[in-house]
Amino acid sequence: MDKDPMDGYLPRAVEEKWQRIWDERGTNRFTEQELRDAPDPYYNLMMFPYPSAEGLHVGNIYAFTGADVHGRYQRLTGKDVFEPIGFDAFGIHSENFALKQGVNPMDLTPRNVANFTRQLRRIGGMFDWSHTVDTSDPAYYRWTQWIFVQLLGAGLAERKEAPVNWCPSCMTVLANEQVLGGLCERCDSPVEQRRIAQWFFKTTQYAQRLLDNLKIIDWSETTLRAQENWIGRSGGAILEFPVLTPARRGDLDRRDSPEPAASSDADKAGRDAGGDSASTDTPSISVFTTRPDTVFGATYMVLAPEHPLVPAITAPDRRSEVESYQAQAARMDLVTRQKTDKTKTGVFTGAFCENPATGEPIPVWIADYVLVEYGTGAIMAVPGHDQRDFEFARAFELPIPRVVAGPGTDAHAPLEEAYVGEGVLVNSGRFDGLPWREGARAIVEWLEGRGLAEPRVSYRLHDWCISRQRYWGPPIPVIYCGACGPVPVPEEDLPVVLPRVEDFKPDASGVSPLARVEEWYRTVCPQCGGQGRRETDVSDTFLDSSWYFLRYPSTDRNDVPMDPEITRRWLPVDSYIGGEEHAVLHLLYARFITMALHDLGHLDFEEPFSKFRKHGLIIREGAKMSKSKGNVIIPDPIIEEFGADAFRIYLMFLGPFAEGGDYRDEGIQGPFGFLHRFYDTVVSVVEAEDAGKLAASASQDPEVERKLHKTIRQVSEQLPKLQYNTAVAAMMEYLNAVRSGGRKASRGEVEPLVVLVAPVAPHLAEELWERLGHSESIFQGANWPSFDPAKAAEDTVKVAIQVNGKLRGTVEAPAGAGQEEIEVLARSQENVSRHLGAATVRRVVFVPNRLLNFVVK
RNA sequence: GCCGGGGUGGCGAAAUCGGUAGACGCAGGGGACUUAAAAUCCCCCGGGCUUCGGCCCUUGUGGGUUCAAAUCCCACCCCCGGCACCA
Repeated sequence: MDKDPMDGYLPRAVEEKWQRIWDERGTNRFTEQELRDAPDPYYNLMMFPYPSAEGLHVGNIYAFTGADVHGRYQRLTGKDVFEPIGFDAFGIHSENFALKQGVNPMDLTPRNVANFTRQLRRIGGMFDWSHTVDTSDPAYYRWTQWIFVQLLGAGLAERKEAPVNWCPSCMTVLANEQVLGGLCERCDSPVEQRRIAQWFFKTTQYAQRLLDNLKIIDWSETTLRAQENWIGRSGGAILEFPVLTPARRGDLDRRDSPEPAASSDADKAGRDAGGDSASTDTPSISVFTTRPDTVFGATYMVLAPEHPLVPAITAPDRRSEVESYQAQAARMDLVTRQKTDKTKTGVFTGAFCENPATGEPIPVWIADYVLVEYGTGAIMAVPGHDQRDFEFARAFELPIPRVVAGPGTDAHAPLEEAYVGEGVLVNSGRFDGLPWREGARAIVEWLEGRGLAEPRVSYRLHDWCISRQRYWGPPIPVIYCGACGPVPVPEEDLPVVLPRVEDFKPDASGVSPLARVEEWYRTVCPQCGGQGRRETDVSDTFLDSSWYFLRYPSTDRNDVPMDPEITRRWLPVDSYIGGEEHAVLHLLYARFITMALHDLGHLDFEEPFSKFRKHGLIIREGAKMSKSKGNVIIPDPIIEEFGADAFRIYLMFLGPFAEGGDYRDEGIQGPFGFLHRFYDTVVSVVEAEDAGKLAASASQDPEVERKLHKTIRQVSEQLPKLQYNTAVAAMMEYLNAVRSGGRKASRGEVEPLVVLVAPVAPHLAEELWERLGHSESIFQGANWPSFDPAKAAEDTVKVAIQVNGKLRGTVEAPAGAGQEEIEVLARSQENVSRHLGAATVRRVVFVPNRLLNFVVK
């Protein structure tokens, strides 16, 4: 330590200094009044982290840095940038970790939040620490519960018994979005189906709007596609197939009896069928199909094993077989059930339906390849034109007629596999000869006239199951009363505070740990004052995060969830940057909640994020970072050694931000060296000025000046498009030009670069800005430099000379030189004239300022 | 199977309104400065051939269009992401 510390760039000292100054001056803070008055608001949002015990990982830092660079750039152009951060602290993740460590999450969470806060400050994010949220704070989840109450009041929340996804390891139900390929998205256990009464939000009511609005929001294309796939709209029709077998009257009667479990089944079947067919005297089976044109080819029907009509229509001699098949299906976990390559299984129920088109009786089967939760849970099987039905028909020797003939085939062409292509209808009575699409329309119209069909759009989107049989979440604010039923907790009684419970371990019973805390759940009915019992399930973590961005600007208000005036000024969010892994989870739920709150009059916009950009994934050694692979990067030692600024630049430089990139430990040397050289360059400018060696206007260098203007242009274009890697490259290139051959830089050459670098290396930029004599923060004004297109323009250009498309030389010429001039210069080059030789030039292609191509012989 | 995105030096990547492929950086090699190291600076760095002037090959594979293709078209292979017995 015999060196003068001011001799060189010491990232740690610089960074600590500026983080302290930002804090003291409140550089990144808004007061409530400033939020109300900001003239040019820009809401820069990033996905808030869940505060794990391991601390911030590189993926978080990558995402936050990319978003922060964007925010800082916007700020340097003069916008009032609000950049909040918070903690998604509730949820099974934290709870599981707490269980493993034998710590109460109420103790663990504050520790993790404190550690995250320290790390987030250290990476130099422009966060407004006076507007954070913590979803596990009663002051926050009071309003999460308020949202539930609003939705319940609006009929958008309902409690129903339905087949739900049960994770046997997490011991809770999961939303559909949390099941990936039949596995729990959190722990990878195979998910089972259970029937439990749960609270649902009616996302399906918004399916079409959620889909339509995708056209008007500026989001990453891949994210839009993911949502579109997830909503999964398909157009078709509901067709009715009357049941022929005078099936057991007794069974039908039993179905009609008011047994609560069964009534919710009938409810679903009735709703999906568009009529209450299950309880009429002549029941019919409703099916959804996207191919009503093939109805003449429907030779059998299949119900899902769980379909509510199964017991009613099953013939007595088939009952034991049917029931054992149902039991077998019920036992199967989702992974096994969803395998598509296994051979088709199923059993005949003994019942028959009438094909409404042909009038023929067709058998009714049950099979697990039909899913209860989609469409009506029943299908008409058209083996000739659906591959699954074809396989099933082959396995059980059912007839496979052709009803669509493609080009080059006719009505009698045998089918070796299902024909799913286009064609004209055949073997379809009076519809023969119609092209399939017209046929579909005509057939639906015809059946509709007889009350047997109805056009219908179906979505694969489900209602959102928000109940969780766990501890670490906001209690669902409902009280059950023997007399009044489920009653929402009155708004003035919110929050329903989660009690501290030492034994918070979940169990397989399907009820929450809170159900063991009698003194907590025993209460009085807010309506009649009688005895009541609290709902003991908590809500899904994704509900916490579905509205946090609405809360940030209003955290100064504890009497309302959102201050209307502030919300109007700041929302919708101007820029949201986050990971693709939330494309259909968080982002869909946030859209739904925003839309619902809009409809209830709480918001005047219905899409929360005007612009969303996904960022890529950081990989290392060709693989996703994970503890099991042992290739995770611990950020703290890197920041220790190289500084946050170098780390930030490196992360932004290693690949296109939207795509991610491969992290290499040595890679940071490049940006680190760049910052060192930049620091030295600026410091020596200041020293030279102080020593009076350099006049203010010294070292006019047209080459460097041109490069400067080109660099400003490029960086200004690329930063807003998140093309950080190439913007950083341009800055490096410019610094190389400034320093090339050991030349001395001048203030005018480096001062603009200090601003260009500021979004990626904010601490160093502040330091250099101060050394250049500025007393205010560089982020305090619209300091972004402008460029002069005239000064950025080259006055000489290199023109490529080709002969027959092959490069044979280059010539240097004034910009805009004409073809003749270039041609003369080109011919004078030995290598060019040699290749031209004696051949006749048949054509000359000239692209001004770029290329001249002689086409010979 | 359907819908997206991608495949370029030893490595991360640039360049896609068709116009000098490989900017910028890492790693590597050589040199300057230094007692030494670090930092800094200069040079080389896709492959092959070379008479040192250059020449040939090269953007997953095979065709095509064009004066000219990483870029456009057709066919195929591989990788990543989304959806998927969704009727």
